[in-house]
Amino acid sequence: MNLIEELRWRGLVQDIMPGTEEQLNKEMTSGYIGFDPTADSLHIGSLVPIIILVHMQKTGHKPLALVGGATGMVGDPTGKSQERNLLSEEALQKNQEGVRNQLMKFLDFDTSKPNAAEMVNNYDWFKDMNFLEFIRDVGKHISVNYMMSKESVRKRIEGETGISFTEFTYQLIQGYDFYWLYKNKNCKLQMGGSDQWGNITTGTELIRRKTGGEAFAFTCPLLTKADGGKFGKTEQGNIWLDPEKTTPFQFYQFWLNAADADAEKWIKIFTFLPQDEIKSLVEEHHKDPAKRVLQKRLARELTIFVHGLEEYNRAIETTQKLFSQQHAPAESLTAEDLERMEGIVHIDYGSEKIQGGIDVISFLTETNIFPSKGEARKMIQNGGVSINRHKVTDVTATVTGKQLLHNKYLLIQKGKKNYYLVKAI
RNA sequence: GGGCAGGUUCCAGAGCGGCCAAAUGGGGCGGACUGUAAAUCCGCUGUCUUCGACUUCAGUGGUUCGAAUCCACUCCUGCCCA
Repeated sequence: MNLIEELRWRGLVQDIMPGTEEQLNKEMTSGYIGFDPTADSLHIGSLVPIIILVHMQKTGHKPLALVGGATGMVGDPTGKSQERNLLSEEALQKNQEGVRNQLMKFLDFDTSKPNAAEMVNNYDWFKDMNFLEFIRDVGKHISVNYMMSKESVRKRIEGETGISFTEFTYQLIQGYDFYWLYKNKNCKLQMGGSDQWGNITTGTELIRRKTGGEAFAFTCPLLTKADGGKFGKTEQGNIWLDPEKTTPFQFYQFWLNAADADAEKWIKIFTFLPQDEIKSLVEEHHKDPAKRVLQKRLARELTIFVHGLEEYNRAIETTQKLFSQQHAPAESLTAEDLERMEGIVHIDYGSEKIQGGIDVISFLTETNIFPSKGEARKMIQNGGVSINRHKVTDVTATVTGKQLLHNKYLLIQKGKKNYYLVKAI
């Protein structure tokens, strides 16, 4: 199967420029996707572009991952109703490093291969460009009329907030990236989310006008969730690829909690499983959705892809302890179990206070499990707090040393899924 | 520079000078039901020592017994004109 067929089947192609497929069939083609250094880690939203690059490489093409050091300084107006705050240079620097290191993990950079992946940073070719040079060499080729007709710009002009010149210029910067890569890396293809279509076509347009050459592009659909929520966001915020920010357990849980309708789509998008295997998994899932065959497999593939087998196994282990044996008494967990479980927030707390007895409300706020006493109180009244798997029913209850598991721990639950391990020290 | 419209609690968006911690919707959180789902239903959503008290409605002053609501100035945003 060629790249486009493969991606089409997986639901990863939204718009495609005519001739793209022919180009890919004709020869080994270099293609790039840009990653914004808006944070020091990528989150699962970036997983789709990463996966597309991996597919590219698998089908014999050469993937380029572009870190947007320069574009990050400007801010893409696409999909933003408000002007963005500019990041400081130090923050950007740090973010670029973080993003770069993560991307390194997913692609094969072995230079002995003809289609070795490459990492580029547009800051490299923008840092020495001066303003006059830019408006003469780039700005001259693109009319303001053209730029204003882009959806991202038009919306802002028609909207309430307006758009700064800086963000207005964004598409030229991104367009120039494509041109630069076309010239210097023989890169003829740009990919991205469908919201990037406007920025991408500015690039192909620039290439056509400046060189007369032809460049190609396709985009993938933006992910949505069946319930209309934003993809990749949960109660805890973004799901990051950095295990420091989102533990492998939480990462695993995110996929495991996918809605049925989503799981079916996502298993195609996010895994590299072959077509027939996915088909049979889907069938199996339909027979007994409660088993969550798809979710489990999806979570498995991705946790391994991002964090490795070992972390996956630990996530599974914790999942079982926490959920499958939901009703097993907390006392049945060994000290080692408690210490090692990944998804739990660990908190140290003064042992004397517990030994002496402390009221639950103070205890819950002092350990920062709740931000305020009012909230802790309300949550208890709503039946949302458990200690050692026993629901706390009395707001005036006292926490004492007797409750300590193994003389040392308290397992606190906030809601169903948030666990905290308080360690008496 | 001139004219106009605005700045309200996470967001959107109501708010007669007292009954405003502030309508409503969204989001979020919790509970019930479940499959650690979806849908649905219920509760919570400024802080506290929760009877009640305290700090909020861009900022600073002022009017008033009393101000998110009135006045003055300042800052910020959008629109129109130059």
